[in-house]
Amino acid sequence: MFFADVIVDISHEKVDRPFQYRIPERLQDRISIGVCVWVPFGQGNKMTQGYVIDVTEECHFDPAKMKEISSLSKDGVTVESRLIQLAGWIRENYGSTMIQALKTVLPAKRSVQKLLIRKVERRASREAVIAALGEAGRKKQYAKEKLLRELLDNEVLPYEWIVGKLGVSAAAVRSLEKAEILSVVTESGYRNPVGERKREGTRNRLSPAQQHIVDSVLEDYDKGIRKTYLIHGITGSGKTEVYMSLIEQVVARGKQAIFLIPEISLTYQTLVRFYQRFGDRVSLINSTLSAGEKYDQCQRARNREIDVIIGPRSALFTPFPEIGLIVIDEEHEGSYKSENSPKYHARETAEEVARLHGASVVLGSATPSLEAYYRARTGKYGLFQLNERLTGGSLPEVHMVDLREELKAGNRSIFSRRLQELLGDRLEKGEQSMLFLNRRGYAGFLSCRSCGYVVKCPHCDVSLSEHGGGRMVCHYCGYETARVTVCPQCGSRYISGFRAGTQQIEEKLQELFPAARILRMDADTTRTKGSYEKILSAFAGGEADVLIGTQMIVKGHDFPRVTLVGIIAADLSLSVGDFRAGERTFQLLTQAAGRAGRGESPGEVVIQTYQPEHYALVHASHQDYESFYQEEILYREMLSYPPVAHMLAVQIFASQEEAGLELAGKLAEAARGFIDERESVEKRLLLMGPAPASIGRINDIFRFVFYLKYADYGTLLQIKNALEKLLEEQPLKKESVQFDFDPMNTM
DNA sequence: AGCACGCCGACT
DNA sequence: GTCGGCGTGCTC
Repeated sequence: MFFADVIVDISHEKVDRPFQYRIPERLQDRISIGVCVWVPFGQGNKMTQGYVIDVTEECHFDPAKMKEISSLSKDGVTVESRLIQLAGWIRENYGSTMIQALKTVLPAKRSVQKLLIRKVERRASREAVIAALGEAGRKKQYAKEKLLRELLDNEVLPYEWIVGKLGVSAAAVRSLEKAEILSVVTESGYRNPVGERKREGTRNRLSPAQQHIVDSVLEDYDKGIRKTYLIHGITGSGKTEVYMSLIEQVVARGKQAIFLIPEISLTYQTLVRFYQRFGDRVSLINSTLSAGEKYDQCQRARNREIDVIIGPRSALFTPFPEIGLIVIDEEHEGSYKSENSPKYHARETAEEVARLHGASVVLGSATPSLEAYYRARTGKYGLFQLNERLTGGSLPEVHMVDLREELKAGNRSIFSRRLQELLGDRLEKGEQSMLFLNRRGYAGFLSCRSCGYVVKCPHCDVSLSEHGGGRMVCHYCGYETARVTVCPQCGSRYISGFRAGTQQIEEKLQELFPAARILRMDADTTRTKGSYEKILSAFAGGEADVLIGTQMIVKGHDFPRVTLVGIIAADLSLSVGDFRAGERTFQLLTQAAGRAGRGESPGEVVIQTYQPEHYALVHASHQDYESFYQEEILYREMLSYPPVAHMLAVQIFASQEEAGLELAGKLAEAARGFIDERESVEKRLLLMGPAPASIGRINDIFRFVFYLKYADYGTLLQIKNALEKLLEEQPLKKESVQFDFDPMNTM
């Protein structure tokens, strides 16, 4: 016997939850997630349309009272059913509840009431109302009396006001409507927040390399081939023009397109180009839009009033009827992975959306993620290279500075002699500099100032993190050892954590160059709204000589007057206890280096580090992605890290430390049971942990984590499902569990 | 949302 | 007693 969870298609909060129905024998093989059905609903068993959101074998409602699905709706596959199917896929692949998955996928319904304005209009004459008022008074029908009195003065009243402030129930309104004294009318009308835009015929001529990409993808498309393509193109090679041509062609074939961008990184120029090309057929979704405006966008997409949507990862869920193309720009960006459950990745989810609609996917990046490049290299994705810079301009000159040598020479300051010298030179010439502190997450690793040795986990080959009580811990497997006080490699006492903040850099720099005008950009100085743009435009306008900042200063902004970029300590992102540390450092340094010398004069870059021989730094300094990839993928292969294998993080949250530890232990043990079953077949299914998370406690909630590594994703899914089932059997009290596939950050 | 149930005052 | 208004609660 099978049961279906159905959400009834009534837009009201009170019934916006699943109801369980029996699936009759004759429909058994035709009912699946997303299917639209007719069900008897309510006391009158009124036939109502609904969507199947889940199919199970267990009933969680009194079977005696349960009704049966009566038939399939002939509406077939609607926009909603595709989105519900997608939610089902997300639930299965990333591990969350169906409700959570639906909430992230389905457009917000709440704003329906706001946009559908209901009004009550007087239909009868004034005299008839007075007569009815007298009658209601005699019959002591106070509710009617109140409403009729209001209707005397106002011919139209808002429905919400009557039911709310006036305190007259819907039943009273309905009875007056039946008596033909008033009528309830619903007005719908949404505005267009984008405003009218004119389309301009301007079109840049494509270079042969760009044209080749467009032609190849379209040729596949017209042959009915649907796949994912990766465009590896250096900054300034004209990827956006390729995206726009492809989108235009797919739209010309009657389909819609989604253009994904990382959070807060859409440059104004790009937006203008899209408006010029697509006029009011393009729309933008971002976090500053109100719920009502977001709902508007969804309606316009559904009604084919727009063809193109630009937005962050959530724009994937735009309810377009027929998607033809999904473009993901800056594909390697971390913001494409959702931070909260379900922790879906936009790249993989885009591929599923594309599968459901029969669309193609185009990824683009100057520094592709290992995942995407690996798939391109193994033939799963189509790969295109764009190596010429259309705008001209030469690559900057990169100086690698060995901080161990600085110490030997007696320089204990944050700035190497080379950096000091170049900063002074720029100040003298009146050119601008940027100092970049690539601090990310919660470093806390230990390194030797004399020889550059970094203390690593013997099992996971990631850096150990310094903890209280004189311990060092691995955040993957939980390996723990006493904190070293003397460098195990060279015996130096200068082994310690690396702690330098942007504020400290600012102070030291001011000491060094009292006349320099310095701007600082970090979490502290950008707390107030709009300060982010303010600082950037002040710097672009030449109001300062030096800009000091973290990650946020290297993304998407063009400063033509900057001719020097200094990376204070490349080790900060290189040695965090995370297998993606090398990849992230390569990406950040390549981006940061790209900031120097955008204008006429060539730029210089100084990379300060204790490990100048590290491959990520060496290849970043030559802007050589291919060589970096070759070494990085070798490391991933050796230690079975993604993308070669898959990794499942099981995260446990608990208010009591012991309870959390116990639960983590229990789940890990259950997972180990699975491994033992399979061990004879394949020895590479590995369990790491459990260990305290890298931030062991947030808001008094203790966090634990363990990891599973295996080549086959399906097996990890099975283990996840088994753990979910285990949790269902023994419901948790105060603890909670989340799953994260191929995690982006150590938690 | 929309329907039944049940309480409460009014009327034969 | 019975009838109708109208607030309340439930819908697999």
